[in-house]
Amino acid sequence: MNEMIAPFNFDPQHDFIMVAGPTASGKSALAMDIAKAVDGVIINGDSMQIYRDLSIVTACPSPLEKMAMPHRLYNALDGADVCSVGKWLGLLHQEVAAIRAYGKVPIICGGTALYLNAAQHGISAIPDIDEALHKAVIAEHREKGGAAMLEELALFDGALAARLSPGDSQRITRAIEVYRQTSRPLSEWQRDDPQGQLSGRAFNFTVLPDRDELYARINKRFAMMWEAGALPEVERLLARELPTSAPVMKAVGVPQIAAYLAGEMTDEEAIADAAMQSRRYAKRQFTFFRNNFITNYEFQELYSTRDDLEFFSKILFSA
RNA sequence: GCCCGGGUAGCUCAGUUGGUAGAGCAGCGGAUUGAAAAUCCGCGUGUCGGUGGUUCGAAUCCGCCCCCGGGCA
Repeated sequence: MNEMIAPFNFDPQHDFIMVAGPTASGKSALAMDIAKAVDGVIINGDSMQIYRDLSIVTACPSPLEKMAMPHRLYNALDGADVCSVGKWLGLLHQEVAAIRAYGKVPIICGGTALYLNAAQHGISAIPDIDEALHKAVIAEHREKGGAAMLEELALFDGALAARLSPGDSQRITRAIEVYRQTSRPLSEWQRDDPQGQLSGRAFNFTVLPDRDELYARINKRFAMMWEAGALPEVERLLARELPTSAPVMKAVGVPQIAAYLAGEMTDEEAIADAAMQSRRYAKRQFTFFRNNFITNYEFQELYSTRDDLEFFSKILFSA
């Protein structure tokens, strides 16, 4: 039961396609099929697949797939880097410009809803926060605690403070550092018109399969990753001794394999825990894509490759 | 066949002297504006194995039956 939301007349010169869905739903295969059908180039819209250090654990497209079809922004940043929506959006614009210059269609594929929504709707034009300030605020939070920091936030941004919980360390520190650097409350910044959205219209595919089937696939997948060399991959990453604050260190599978290597978990426990974290991640993705993402065409089952170029033309050029 | 032990939430288990049940894990719902695979907020989801009885009232006491362990034959 796939639903078509509204007729659309896709303009390959100006519009773009996004493919969204929870981890393991088959969206990479879907993106490849679409790319074939519309002469597209796939761009990564996933906050973890962007790092060079991980491919197996993050389920990046295989070298073979990359060879068959152009893929951009996969394994593009060093693990020591801290990606962010803003940074990704900047990279995205470069890629899209290049792809369009070649007369091809950009297809953004990923599970990071925040990124995809920024591509479509833009984001507040807040200046980059100074690294030292950022670290100082985090240290301050650690020392004073969430409740005290939230009280401080309330002094200059009551609207935002009212919405946040004392436990929400990330949003509280973000709000405080933005105010300290710009002298303007974050909630005010967020009331500005968002900037940086891609030009043209987005046609969004989502893959939201049956939960049990998705979970079954997730449960199998990490064991397969283990077989495929997840262990040495993560070992190499750990050997770099990056700060624990590096986002890449939080990819599902990294903490589990680290615990296994440290002798704190058996391989079975590590695999089970990684699968569980993946399921929880998938659940959050369901919530996001269901409630806060515009969908033009939804697949309600695990996607598997279909050899039918016509199919996508019908969907994209239905008007 | 007999003797023990056990059947309570998806799983592991609590449950006082009878007052229709609660923890952990799992799971579910939600939020999400630059770390988002992050960070939070909320929610017990139950024929207490079945049946008959005692009782104002049974997960709890009694009878019978069923199932799962273990032991004896």
